[in-house]
Amino acid sequence: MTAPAPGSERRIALIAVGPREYTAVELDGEDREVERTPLAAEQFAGWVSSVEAADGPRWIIRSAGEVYATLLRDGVRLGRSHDLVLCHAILRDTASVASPLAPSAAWERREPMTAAPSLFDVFDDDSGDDAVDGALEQYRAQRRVLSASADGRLTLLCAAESAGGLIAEEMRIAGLPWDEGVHDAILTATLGTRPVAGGLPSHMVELGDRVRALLDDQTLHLDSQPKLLRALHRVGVNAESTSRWELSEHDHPVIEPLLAYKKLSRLLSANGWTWLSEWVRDGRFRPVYIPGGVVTGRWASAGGGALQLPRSLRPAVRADPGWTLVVADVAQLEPRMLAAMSSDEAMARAARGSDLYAGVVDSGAVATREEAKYAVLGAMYGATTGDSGRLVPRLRQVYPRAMALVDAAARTGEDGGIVSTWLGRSSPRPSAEWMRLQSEATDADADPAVVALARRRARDWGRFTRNFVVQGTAAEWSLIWLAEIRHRLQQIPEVFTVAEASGPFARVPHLAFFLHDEVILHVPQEHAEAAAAAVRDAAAVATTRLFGSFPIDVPLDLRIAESAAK
DNA sequence: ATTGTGTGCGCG
DNA sequence: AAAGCGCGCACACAAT
Repeated sequence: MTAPAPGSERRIALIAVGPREYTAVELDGEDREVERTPLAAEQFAGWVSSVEAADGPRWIIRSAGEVYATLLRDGVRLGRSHDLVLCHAILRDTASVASPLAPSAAWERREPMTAAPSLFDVFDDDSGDDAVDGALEQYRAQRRVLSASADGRLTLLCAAESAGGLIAEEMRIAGLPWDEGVHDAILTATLGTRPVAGGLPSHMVELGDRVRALLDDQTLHLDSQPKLLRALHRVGVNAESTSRWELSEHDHPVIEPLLAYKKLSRLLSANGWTWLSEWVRDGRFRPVYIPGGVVTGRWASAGGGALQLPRSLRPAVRADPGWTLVVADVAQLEPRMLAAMSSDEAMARAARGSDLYAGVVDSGAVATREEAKYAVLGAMYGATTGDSGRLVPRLRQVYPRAMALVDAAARTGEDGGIVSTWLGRSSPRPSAEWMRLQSEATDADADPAVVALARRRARDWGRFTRNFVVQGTAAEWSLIWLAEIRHRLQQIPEVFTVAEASGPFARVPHLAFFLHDEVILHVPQEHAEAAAAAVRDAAAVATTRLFGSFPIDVPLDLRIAESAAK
């Protein structure tokens, strides 16, 4: 990000050619090879570090997971990169340019490594000069696609995505500061006394006994959905499922303790003591982030359920002594993106200030904030029935441009077409199965059931493409926000207090957590205000990068606190 | 014994 | 049992 003018920045490919053995290739302005430097394991980190300090080049890498984790363990941080795997995923088959990148299996993302890599896992295809030549060839192909797209949006997207690749590795190394004592106290207060060997915590035992007594079955296994359902039917609760939503509709004394039991059961199995011992080490939760892991460009995660941490555990996120957290999130990011993408000035006016839903009420479209929320979500998700679906047409009156954008995206999807985000990430093609069903349904003598099914599937896909453009653009805003935060944090000097942690982030403010539209920074107390300013400035820059001078507010809810609890 | 599928629920 | 998008994970149970 904040790249020098194209051509003026130094670019060096850093390619693995063996176990911890690399080749660096310097390129000139026309992507021609200038110099090839073999780097053995013992000189690798030192060489990269000195070049980084001297020039801050853009490092062309296969993927951050491949080279950056190693460097970080040696204390070396990179400024800028071009991540070939992440950019390949964006540029292959993209509908945003006339001649997209040819897909290549060699540049697909590899499964996240769950076990330690063996020699053969990492270097199974190419090694030595073949690997280097292959990488250079892929890079040049990607550059050709980028230079053919005149407006620079894809270039911005690739730069941001690559920065995301670096950030994901950094956050994993740094970790989220996690107070095991606080977590344990929450578990004990909620679930009851921790069982000594096997068994359930005390509150769950009590609730379970109550439920079994009320269902008149002392041996009922509450975790078995079919058995529980049969037991409920026996006492006259004729539910079709055991979901919370449906159970709460029924009136029976068993419902209250059963729902309470389910709530506790969820906490125990998802984030109980087992999770704590498995995922928190030395006061840090270290999830595996997968940038671009969702089709829309959102990040995914693997292991630890990083993106599903229950709000109730947020008090366990606590800064080290002498440090603090900067916690920031955006309210209603997606509808704000929609207003800007569609240049809908009426919707942008409603988005002025911190509560877009209040603005929608003020516009007269709906009567209450609750209705505004359902209407806006329904518009972006494609609701057609229920409270939400009923309210959507009112938005169409007040915000015709915004609605036209999502409606068009839905229509394109229903027709089997491809839609793109603001910066040009394309939606996937519908499956061959989907296409076959659609063409089958157009036959003159098509079975009415097939026609109905095809219609339903078409609408399903239309809702996906409708949401894709908005969710994907929101992901782009967040990615630029992240990259700009990181860039600004790098300007803040390190501290020389004794740190709790070790590693490359022990003395510097750093990103510690990211969740779609929310960040948590872990910073030395003396730099809290500077870090908060970095977060705010970065948000403003992200908005301008995407939408220029179009007047759209993207306000942050930001606080500096010892704990991430609300 | 492992692998796949359905259910339910946490997050945005 | 959600209506209305995108995920990951645990558990039970069926299939292999």
